[in-house]
Amino acid sequence: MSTYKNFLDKKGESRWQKVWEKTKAFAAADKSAKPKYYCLIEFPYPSGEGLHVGHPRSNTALDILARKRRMEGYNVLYPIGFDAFGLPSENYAIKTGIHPAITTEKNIKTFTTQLKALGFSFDWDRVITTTDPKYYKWTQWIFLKMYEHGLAYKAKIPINWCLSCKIGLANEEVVSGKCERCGGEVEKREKEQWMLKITNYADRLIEDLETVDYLDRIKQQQINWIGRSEGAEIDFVVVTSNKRQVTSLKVFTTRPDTLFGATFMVISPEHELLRNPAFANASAGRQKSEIRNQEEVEDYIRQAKSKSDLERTELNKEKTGVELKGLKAVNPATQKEIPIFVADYVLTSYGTGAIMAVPAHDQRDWDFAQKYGLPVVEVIAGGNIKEKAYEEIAEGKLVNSGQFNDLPVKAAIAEITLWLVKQGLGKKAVNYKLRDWVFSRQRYWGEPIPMVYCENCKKTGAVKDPLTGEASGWVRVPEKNLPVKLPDVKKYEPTDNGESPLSVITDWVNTKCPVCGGSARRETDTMPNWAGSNWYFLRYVDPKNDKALAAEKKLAHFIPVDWYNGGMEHTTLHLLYSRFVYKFLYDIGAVPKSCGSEPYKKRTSHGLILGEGGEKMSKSKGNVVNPDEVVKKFGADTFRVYEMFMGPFDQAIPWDTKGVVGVRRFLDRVYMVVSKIADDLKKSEIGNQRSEKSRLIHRTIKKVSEDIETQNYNTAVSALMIQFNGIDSRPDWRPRLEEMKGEYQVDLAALENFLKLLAPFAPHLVEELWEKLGNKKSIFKAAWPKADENLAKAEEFELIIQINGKFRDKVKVRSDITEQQAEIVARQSEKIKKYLDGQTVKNIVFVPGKLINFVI
RNA sequence: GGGCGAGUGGUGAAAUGGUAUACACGCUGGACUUAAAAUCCAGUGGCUGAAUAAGCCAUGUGGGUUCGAUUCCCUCCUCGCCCACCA
Repeated sequence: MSTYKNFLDKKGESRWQKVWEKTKAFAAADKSAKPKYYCLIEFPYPSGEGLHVGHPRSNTALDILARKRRMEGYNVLYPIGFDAFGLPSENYAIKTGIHPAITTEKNIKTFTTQLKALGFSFDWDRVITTTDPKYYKWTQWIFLKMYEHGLAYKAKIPINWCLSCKIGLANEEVVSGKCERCGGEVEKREKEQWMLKITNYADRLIEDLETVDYLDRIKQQQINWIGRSEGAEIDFVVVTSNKRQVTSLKVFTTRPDTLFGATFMVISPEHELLRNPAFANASAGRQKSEIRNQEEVEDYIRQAKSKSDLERTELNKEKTGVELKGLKAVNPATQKEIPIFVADYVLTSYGTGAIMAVPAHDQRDWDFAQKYGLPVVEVIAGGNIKEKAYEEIAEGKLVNSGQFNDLPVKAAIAEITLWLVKQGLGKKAVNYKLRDWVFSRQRYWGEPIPMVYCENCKKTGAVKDPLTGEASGWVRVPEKNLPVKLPDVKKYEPTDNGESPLSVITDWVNTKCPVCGGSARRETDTMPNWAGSNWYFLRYVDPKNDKALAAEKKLAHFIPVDWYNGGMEHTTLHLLYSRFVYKFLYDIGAVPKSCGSEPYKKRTSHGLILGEGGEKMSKSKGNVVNPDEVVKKFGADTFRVYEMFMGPFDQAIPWDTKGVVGVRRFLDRVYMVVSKIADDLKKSEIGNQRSEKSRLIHRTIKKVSEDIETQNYNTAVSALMIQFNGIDSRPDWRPRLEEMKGEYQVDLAALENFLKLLAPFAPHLVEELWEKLGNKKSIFKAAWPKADENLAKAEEFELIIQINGKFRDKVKVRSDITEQQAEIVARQSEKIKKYLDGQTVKNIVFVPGKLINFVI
């Protein structure tokens, strides 16, 4: 007899993979009378380590969905590609001198082989790679469009600079404030960088979450990340010691009600006031600064700069700062002069980089005031400000606040804001934690930013910045000249001054200005690795188009994505960025309006697969499970089913090689029993019974169908096991294996339905058995079974009899039993008689189909 | 400090107001075998008990709502993830 092991040994799985590939079994049609369904998983980064066991968890889940949808009659698009720009290939190139394109190509081959060996039903004709110039042509095109619409601009932004490697580091390369490669010190250096104005879309990115079906925690995380808060922007006049007004400071506050309690101000070390040559900066040509302790201040700024992010947060208990002597701010409410400090507990990246400090009602300001002996003025009654700041907002009334005394906090916020607006001292304002997106990298292995700098055009004013309308030297590379291809370089390290390695390729950098024809220089920064993944799901619908990022008709057919599954770690970056970019493309009409303003209808997340000990898998811990070995040892189907069975899909879960065995045993049994039935059918040795007597199968159909939709894959597999093994090892639709020696009967309808339900989980095995049963067409051309609700409901059930809510007995009764009948039946039970003897029944609770409860 | 989530057998876990521990691993015993592996069969939360009699106790802790709570509400404890001097 042929066993499952024989099937695997004879390369049965790869035989089916070849059949699917040859017949293009899973190709999506560009046009179809069928309704479309777009399943999407995050395309992998083709790392040198090969596929991780985490990838198949997401891939299998949506593969199951894709296969089910096809059987339900949808035109399914389930594509795959590679997000191939990235640091590991580049670092490998720095180490070995091997071009990242070569490494990438090799890795993609490995990934492709591995993915195919798992039998995912991807449409392999639509594979895309972000490093392909035909692809990144359109990534560059999107950048040009953003620039054209005033969404891209250059700004001075600090980058992480490793002092010993002399290169700029990506945030992910800075580990606990040190350089990841050499362990050396990292400091901040300012550099001009391309920025994208994602903040323009902040409100829409929050509001439109109401129109999509994302897991709640995903929505919540995005909302928190965007961090919208409402408050007021207030101007504080800054004066010198001889009362001359030199400038003013803008602050953002969510608590304008505490304005009368503002007893000092704090600005961040990066604040522009400190660079203002008009009065603050002694080194910029002026002999005398208005700040009398200029040197002390500059020392402090230098120190703050050299502090790593870690130090800045680690030391957050002890606040430091320096007063700007010679300058004072005027509290617009009290007209009192208050001191100004520079301190690094104020962040330059939030609000205006300056705060009005209200020590009585903000703990951080309170701490600072204690340390520097600053006055603490209570303006909201109810706390004990000698002990700590009183931050409560719900109760408490204003004091020491002039005309606003006795107002409750909430009313005071509105009243004081109104007063500020009337006086011309401030306005209502909204602030976001979300920052504009730094889109430049001084790296080789990324999409070149398609811009050219022309000094001449800036002088003549021939080119204007679309955002500011001012004359600019930045000229867009014309669309017809795209893509701007990455040139070959000899060295892949960033240069000593932090520029990209592209900057030393002079014959590439020096070019002609597309506007005036004069000499100009190319932008040498490249895009971050998010750039290609922003819009890749659009390219899948039309991967070979060279006229547009995708044809309108095809976009209209497939977009939006119906179900997108990916890692929780991408919730705030990739997911938010790609929603932003999609909205932009939608706004400019690159995506038809009929697609809607959100790219993903539904977003779910899978949990991490951990090592056997429950720790994150990593090479250094030596607990990495290699998927190839699992496939080799147990087969792809076992691997797939195990990953679905191991636990709740959205939870992190440790790998357990022992657990794989259980799944393998189950599939072994399925193979053995069904192929025996198939053989005996051919020999006509069994009674073919299509009575559909089995009620269990209808319950299983219902359960498995629902569980796939709700991602309870673990209980779906368990339902399949129960269906096959039967309750008490006596399935009602087939004999046990030892009873199959002679003549026996099988409910073939139940068997076929069982195979259809198992097919998305274990496609190779089921195709084989389906063929053995005499079917000529793939099981994935068959229709997904429907549960008969009446049959799914049992004719009889076990009525639970409770006394005071405690289980005491059960008895088999008809499903349509009434309360009166149930009571009679229950009272006949010997056990129940014992409990009810001599007791008064106060109440009877009857739940149809479930139980009867006597309250005594 | 903020946000989100979790705590159930030896283990992964199931049950979302109604028999707590489905399914699977592991373990124990049995069948088959010269033997082992594999496979098959049976058992398997704890306690009392000879018992497959009967009963009690058990879903992190303490309380509440309910005829009935793993499930809903409150207190506390522990763990995980994300964010974090966000004005």
